[in-house]
Amino acid sequence: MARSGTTKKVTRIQREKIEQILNAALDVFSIHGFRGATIEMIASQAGLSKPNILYYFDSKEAIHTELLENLLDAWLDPLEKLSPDGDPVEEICSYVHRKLEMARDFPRESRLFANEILQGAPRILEDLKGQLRELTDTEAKIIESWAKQGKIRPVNPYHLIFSIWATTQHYADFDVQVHAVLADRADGWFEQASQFLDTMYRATLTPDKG
Amino acid sequence: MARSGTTKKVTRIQREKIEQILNAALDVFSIHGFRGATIEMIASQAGLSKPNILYYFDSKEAIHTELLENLLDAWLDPLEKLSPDGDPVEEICSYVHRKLEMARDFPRESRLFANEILQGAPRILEDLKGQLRELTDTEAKIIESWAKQGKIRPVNPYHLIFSIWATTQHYADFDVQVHAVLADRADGWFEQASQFLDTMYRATLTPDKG
DNA sequence: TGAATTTCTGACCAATTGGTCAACATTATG
DNA sequence: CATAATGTTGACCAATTGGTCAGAAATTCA
Repeated sequence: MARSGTTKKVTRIQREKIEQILNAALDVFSIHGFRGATIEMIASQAGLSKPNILYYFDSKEAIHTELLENLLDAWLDPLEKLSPDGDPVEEICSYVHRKLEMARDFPRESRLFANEILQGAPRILEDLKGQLRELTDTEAKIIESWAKQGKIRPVNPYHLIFSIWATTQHYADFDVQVHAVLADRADGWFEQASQFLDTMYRATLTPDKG
Repeated sequence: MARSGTTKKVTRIQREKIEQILNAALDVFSIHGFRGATIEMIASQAGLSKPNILYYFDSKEAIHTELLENLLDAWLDPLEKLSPDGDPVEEICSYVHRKLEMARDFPRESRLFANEILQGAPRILEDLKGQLRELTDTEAKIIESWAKQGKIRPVNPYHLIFSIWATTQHYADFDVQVHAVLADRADGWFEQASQFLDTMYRATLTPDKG
């Protein structure tokens, strides 16, 4: 059959196998990147044969594309939830918390994204310059307005957002390093990180008295 | 000849070509990762033929190894310069600044490192668990002692360090994303980031009054 | 200058890899 | 239960890739 665009009945087997393949592909692509991954790796991870993979997807690229498309929406979702009406410091801290949870619960997705960006984002640069840029502009304006009202310390909103992305995704993308450094302390990393980031962003955002 | 360990006279041509090759290899590996890079890419980037590359290095792996070995020392250097006797907040802020300069001046090295970690650090895990872990422990103790003396706000020193690595390296590793989001504002990114991070870490570290 | 040494390359090899296909196996369905 | 539709695979192909090698070209040095 080969997964092309046309609307066709999707059988139970198709649903299951496609799910299996995407899951295995996420494992493989998130570690090895696009060029470093092979269809054979994905097949073996999924417990299927190589031709069987290519029965469900037209090509290696098609699998990768599918994963990236699913990814971007989920990835941007937490940012959209910044509410202009809430308490600014709480809004931002809970955004940090949501992002940290994502690093914990979806590390493969984080690494897939990191791999793509590291390679110059060849397949999603347009989305970054479109969707992501617009969304970030919107949220930056909210943050800026909070600053103007004196509700938070005046900081560059874009770099505040970058720092949140960086500090939270770090726990997924650099997981190996975090564990190597923390060694036996690594068990509680999530709570420690959560607490530290909370402290840091509260201190950063709470305006000086006077 | 083939670069093996034995001590041998190094000619002018050898010095130059090896330099050329490593430089080209840094370009290629930092973007495509180890498996994604090919000797042909490196050769073409260096303006040499493929067999010529293999005349100077035993294998693709040998080039990669050489780069990683050179990298780790340079990478850890700024951390070693935290002086227990200086003013704590200034010491940490100037560490942040040095790391941000490295992200600006050596983005390829940052990406090479990021690629390696993302892939599970197969070639440097031992160094991370040894050198890096020890060094981090040492610096963490210094930071902890500052906190105990009330010179900085008490925060988890490891996660403070992680946050510094994350926020600074982000500008090298996620460069494409930063530029996509900042668009025409991207020109001044270094000064903006420097200022933001300075504000953030001063706010985080300066102890509360009372 | 000319022999010794170093540098360089075209041609080649074997392994890997993305992808195809004919035929076989299984599952759905009239 | 027979037949059509769907699912699966071994065998295969062409392109890519890491690496070799004999010998040609350039460089060094006595």
